Amino acid sequence: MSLKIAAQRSPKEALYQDLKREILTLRLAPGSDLDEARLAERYGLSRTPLREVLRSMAGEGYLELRENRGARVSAMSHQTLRAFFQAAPMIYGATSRLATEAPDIETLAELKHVQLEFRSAIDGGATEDRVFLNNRFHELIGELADNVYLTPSLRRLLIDHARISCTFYRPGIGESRAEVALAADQHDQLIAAIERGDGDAAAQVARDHWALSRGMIEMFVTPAGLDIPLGDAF
Amino acid sequence: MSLKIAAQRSPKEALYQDLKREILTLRLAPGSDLDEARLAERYGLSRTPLREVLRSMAGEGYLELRENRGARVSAMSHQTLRAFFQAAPMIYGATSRLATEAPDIETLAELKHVQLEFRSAIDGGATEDRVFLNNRFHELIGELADNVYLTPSLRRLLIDHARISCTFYRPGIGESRAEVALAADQHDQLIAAIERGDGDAAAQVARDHWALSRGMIEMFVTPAGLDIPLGDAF
DNA sequence: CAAATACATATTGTATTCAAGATTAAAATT
DNA sequence: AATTTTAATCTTGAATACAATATGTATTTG
Repeated sequence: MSLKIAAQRSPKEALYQDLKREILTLRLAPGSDLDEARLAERYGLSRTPLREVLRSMAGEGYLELRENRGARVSAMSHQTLRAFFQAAPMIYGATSRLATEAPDIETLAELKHVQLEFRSAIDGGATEDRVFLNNRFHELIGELADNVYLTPSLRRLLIDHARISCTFYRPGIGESRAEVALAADQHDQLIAAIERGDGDAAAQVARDHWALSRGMIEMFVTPAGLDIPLGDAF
Repeated sequence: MSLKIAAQRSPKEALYQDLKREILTLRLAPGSDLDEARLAERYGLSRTPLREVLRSMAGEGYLELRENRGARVSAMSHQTLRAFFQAAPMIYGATSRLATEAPDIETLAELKHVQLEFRSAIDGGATEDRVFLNNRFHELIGELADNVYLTPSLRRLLIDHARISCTFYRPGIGESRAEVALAADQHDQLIAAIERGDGDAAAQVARDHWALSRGMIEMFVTPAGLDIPLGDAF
């Protein structure tokens, strides 16, 4: 049973989905330029509708538009990272709590489905899929919260959270299976809290979930010093 | 000395500014339709760039775009009002606090300037100007907060806050001069808190400011019952 | 040789034109 | 008479063509 009708997506939809995925997974690097003509040809549509998609995505925070100088993927800096750390716990906590109030049944079903896919991506799947499914999971929490004033901020946070994750979820760099497994458990706890309408529990899980993620980010940003004595230059 | 160079704004800028103002002041009613052809002619530009402006404004929350059915002004319902009451105190508090951290000098100067204009609009000016300047004041607080993850939500809140205000700031319906004067004082307190980098004070003023605004909204939504005895039908 | 300017090229912004979808009104059938 | 169907009109969506702006290169000048 498929939860989503596989409607043959329009060229515009395809472009949007592809760009979104490539940005979230860092295949398109922050700050990199986009060529309208090239993209238009690649997706078989003219520049007019293409530019409309770019404008939409700029509004959502994926892209930045500069007058007479084309679109580029939203940049990330130490400045934005600081802002990210300030805003994330608040927005994540608030939306998680709100998601418990009167969750839409269908969205909740999709949330569970995505969580299943996420679990199967943990063992076996590619890093990109993991990050993307995790992103989708939290987007759905935002949909459940159903608050037009908070979702725009949540979506922006999720964009950069995915991109930050991609930098340290790379195989090799302290993959930390235990932590990923814990994150998946927290997803289940969140689903459970939503199902029994327990706002406090949802907020608590959100806090824990953030603490875990924050810890992983900090570990990557400020890794433990190497305990190796200096050798000669050559 | 003018704080802003009066650059002859492009047709697109003019369209954006005008639409924004008309939406915020309810001259364009929530839910009303926009005719591309009419607007294009009115602002002397073709439908292509016009549609790009509409897409941008949709991304910011001013408009809603429906496939094959044009743009309409964002609707407001009891649903959105509830969400508004949930999100506003949090976002206002957070952005006010952040605004004290490292405020940009020029933006702060503009904030003061807008506050002066706001005060002069209180006595004398039209209701629309008051609402619009108040909106601008809080947009600038958002700029001072300088947090890309919170501003999108703040902007969305401010859109509907302006529109809600317009419904009860109407002359006649309990204008409440005392409350407007208090609001202006709170603006000054907020500026003072920002200037001395007092985050706690800023957050406190934001809370008070919200409580005042909330009170006015509630008074309008649930007015005091009329204390008049029933008479005959005719 | 360095810097600046002018020119050529490439890319973005806008207008016009054409196509597709939606809405309304009229006509026909039950 | 009411409802459904069909056609005509209007509105939106997309493509092409054209204009304007920016970028890179080469040439000229100090």
